[in-house]
Amino acid sequence: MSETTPAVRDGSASHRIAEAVRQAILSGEYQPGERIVQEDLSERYGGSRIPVREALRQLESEGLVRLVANTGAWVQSLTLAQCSEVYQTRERIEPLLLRHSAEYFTDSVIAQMASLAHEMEQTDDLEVFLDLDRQFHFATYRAEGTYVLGDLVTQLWNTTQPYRRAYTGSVDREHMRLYHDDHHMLVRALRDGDLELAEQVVAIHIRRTRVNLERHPEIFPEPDPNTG
Amino acid sequence: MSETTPAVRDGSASHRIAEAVRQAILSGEYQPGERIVQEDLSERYGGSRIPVREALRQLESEGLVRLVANTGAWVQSLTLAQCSEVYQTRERIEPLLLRHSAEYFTDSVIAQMASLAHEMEQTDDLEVFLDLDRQFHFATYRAEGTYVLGDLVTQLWNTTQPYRRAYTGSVDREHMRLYHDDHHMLVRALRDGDLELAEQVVAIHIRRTRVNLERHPEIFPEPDPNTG
DNA sequence: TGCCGTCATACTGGATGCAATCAGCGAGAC
DNA sequence: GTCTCGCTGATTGCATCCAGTATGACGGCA
Repeated sequence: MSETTPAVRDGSASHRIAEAVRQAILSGEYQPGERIVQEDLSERYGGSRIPVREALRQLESEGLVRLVANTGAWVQSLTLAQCSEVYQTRERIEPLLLRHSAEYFTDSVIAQMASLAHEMEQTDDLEVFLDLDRQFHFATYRAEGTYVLGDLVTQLWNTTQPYRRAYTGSVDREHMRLYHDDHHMLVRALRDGDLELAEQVVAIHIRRTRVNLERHPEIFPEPDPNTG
Repeated sequence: MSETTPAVRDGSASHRIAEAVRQAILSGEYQPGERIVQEDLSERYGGSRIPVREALRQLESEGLVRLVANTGAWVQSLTLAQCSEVYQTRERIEPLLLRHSAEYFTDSVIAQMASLAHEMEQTDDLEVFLDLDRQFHFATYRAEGTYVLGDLVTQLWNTTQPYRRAYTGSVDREHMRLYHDDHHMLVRALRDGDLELAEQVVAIHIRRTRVNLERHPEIFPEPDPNTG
């Protein structure tokens, strides 16, 4: 193959494009509601429109993109109600994933969690915070060891990422204190081997965030019934 | 292309093909582990291989099909552990979906549930039983009214459908009695407006089925670590 | 006889080109 | 002045064709 074009047959151009667009959405480069044109993507990431279309279908199934037949694709945007539903789902699912990760909690893994929890207390950078927060929580999950739970939780995190970004910027100090305390309490519970408590902490943590999120309806677009 | 079918551009051949293959898998026409060749599907359902490929990607994301790059597609087959994980996930999710469906439980809807619960007690036909069982449970869910929960629960049901079929055939009378009793208890709880109890009944119902399922490892293939 | 390298075949992945469809805009009628 | 209808450009959906890869069979060699 050509060495200039990075379109090397690595087995799947559509996977590569899907990953690139996914990251672009998660990083905030593509905003919710933004139109996505197939040809733009094929130019930008190389390849024809065929792998682009397959990538878009993949992202649609992950809830990151909205496809309308014969019309186009948009970055998925959520209403407050939809975002709240995702958080309620997380509240039920993530404790289960945590439980499934039990045998994975070695001392070194727990030390790493503690380190991340501490590190994210120090930063003032929003993007760094979001990244560390995600790292922390997924450090408490052994997503690879599961069949559906890992991917499911990842998807639920991904679809709500833009709103987490918008919301985290306007969190007051008091609630941020509670947020960090939850993390420390979770680490301690895992260190003590108290899975029951750990599950509860995760659930409460997610619920707390949801309730606070619901106090910020201004970051969500008007609830357009067509944009389901 | 076929000349009899005018290949009506209904907006999406891939959707049509995906739906057809999905039903073929759910009905048991395609068995878990069975190879799927793209050209066969394009011949069978009309159209070229492009929409077939998009349909397969769709089904892969739904967990019904397993794709391997440059190699092919297979009907997804689960190990006992994976199937059990799906049931554990359902156990946490479906009570939530039930709760979200609360305002939908009118008298007529509940009467319909009761009718289905009664009807499925009468049949001896496996396929009819499976169909009624699904109808009953989804009658207790207002899946369309949700953003993720409805699709998620549908997917979890779909991926485990072949094993539900294989397992239900070998259920003893005593357990079947408990299974029906769960249904009636659920209807009663909903009629009484006792959502708390209804959630518990659903969770116990799913757990009971999972535990019984785990007593039938013979319906699952050998746990091949490659077939993740 | 058993194992390894080579080759043929079948299938998947991707590129290009064309037809169908939708959104936007302007002209005409009321 | 406003609403409706038809047209045009832009974009998607699909079919055909080509390149690349995995699988299985065959033959040579230890």
